[in-house]
Amino acid sequence: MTQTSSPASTADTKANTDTLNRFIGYRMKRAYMVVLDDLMKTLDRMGLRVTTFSALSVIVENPDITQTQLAHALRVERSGVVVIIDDLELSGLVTRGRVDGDRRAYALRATPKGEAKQKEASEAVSAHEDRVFSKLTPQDRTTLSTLLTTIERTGSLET
Amino acid sequence: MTQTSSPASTADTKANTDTLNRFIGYRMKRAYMVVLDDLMKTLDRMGLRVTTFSALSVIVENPDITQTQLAHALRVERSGVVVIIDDLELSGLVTRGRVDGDRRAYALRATPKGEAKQKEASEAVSAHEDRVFSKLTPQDRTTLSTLLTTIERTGSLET
DNA sequence: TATTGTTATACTCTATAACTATA
DNA sequence: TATAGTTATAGAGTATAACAATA
Repeated sequence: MTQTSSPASTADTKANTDTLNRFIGYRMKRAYMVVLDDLMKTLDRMGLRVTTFSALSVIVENPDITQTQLAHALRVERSGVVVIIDDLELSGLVTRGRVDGDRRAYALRATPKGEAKQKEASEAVSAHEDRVFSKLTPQDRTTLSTLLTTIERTGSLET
Repeated sequence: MTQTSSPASTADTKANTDTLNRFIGYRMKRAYMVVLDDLMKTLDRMGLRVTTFSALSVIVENPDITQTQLAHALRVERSGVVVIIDDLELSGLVTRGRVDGDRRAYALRATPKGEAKQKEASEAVSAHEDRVFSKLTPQDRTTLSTLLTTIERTGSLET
């Protein structure tokens, strides 16, 4: 018996996604994708990507951090950091300085231009968050932050 | 003047990420990654990936849905659906049936094996969510769901 | 002409492993 | 021996564009 069907069952109707929507993880993905999409557009306007903005921010906050330390902070492999710093260095936003007493490592530091760019980008990202979270009250945002932190911490407890 | 530095400033200390942590989007990513990591492990045990599980679930819920409709529901391109359905069809979980009156389209349907697999996987995913959200009360989960839905809807209002 | 599914292609992100130079 | 950074490579995941069959 060959499977055939009337297209009427789904052709003019939107598909149900109730099953998936019951999963909080699915809701997290959908919401995160909306935020990420707008964030990428925001950063693209200033010549940054999510990874370079994140790295630049951590470097500004932690002058002379090494690439390995940065890899830990960003939770990526060291090899991934190389590409990110290559980008930031080429853009003149970050320098690879030498570390006293260890010629293997680099001391990453933001240039004045890098600090200015980070500040500017940070303000743009704040504006972006005001946009995408505009329907959330300050109370809502605090609640959301707390819940997300709890989830992240639960994950780090795994065996 | 050559840049040098004492490694003492960061060598034995964990990097500060306060700047990034102030952004809710960053918290969303971190929490989502924790959830996604456990979800992928969970689905891998039953031979599924996130995309195939999602597609299978939508097909079970919407018998005879076409690939284009599925692409809309999953928010991916049609070309991406081809690969997903190839996988599910090869695994004997989904069939590409013919549509009456339109020989271009396929009517996707889960096989009995596919329905069983979806049910089994769905239970595994529920167990996974009970794990990763174990520190959240039922009230917390409802709150989180509502906030995430609000964010997603805000995104769809963009011009 | 428009649409469905398909293919080829490319791009991003990230991980793994092997290498070098230092420690 | 171990570590910091590097390189090459590969694997997901996804998007774009062009195509054949059909509408």
